[in-house]
Amino acid sequence: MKSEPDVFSIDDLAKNKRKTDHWDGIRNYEARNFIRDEMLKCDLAFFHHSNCKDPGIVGIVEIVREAYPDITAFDPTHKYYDPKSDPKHPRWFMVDIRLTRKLKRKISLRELKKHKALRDMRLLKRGNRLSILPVTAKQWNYIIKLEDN
DNA sequence: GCCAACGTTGGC
DNA sequence: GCCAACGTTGGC
Repeated sequence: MKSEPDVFSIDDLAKNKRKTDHWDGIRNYEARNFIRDEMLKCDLAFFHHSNCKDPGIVGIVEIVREAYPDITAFDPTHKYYDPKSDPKHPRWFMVDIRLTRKLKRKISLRELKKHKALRDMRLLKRGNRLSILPVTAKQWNYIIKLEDN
């Protein structure tokens, strides 16, 4: 899960009550499908800082509530307002996440790219712009081990 | 249904 | 700040 640290960083999440927040503002169908269909309660995800000086994975979060309608899409005054999302048939969804822990160190995008084992990660593919991306179990375990390098 | 124009993302 | 990638929009 990607977030721009200038907008919402892992430290912002850590400061939240119960270290929990909802992940709103997803307005891309493929990312929406991941949120709606793939992210289940108790699943873990990497928290990734993007669009910053040194992008990379900075922490682990847990899905604590599965997909429910993204209410910011219904609010005309909200910057994520989407008139095409009908409350009766919501187009956009969000999940709640809770910070499990920050990584001991940031595992930068630059570092991830050096590992052949991670070659197929969506995050590392050229032109990728999705803010929610799948990680395989194999990739997950591999990355977790890098933390102690 | 095609596709040019346009806006956004995000690494560098 | 640049610019490639790419999703969306809208005229036809």
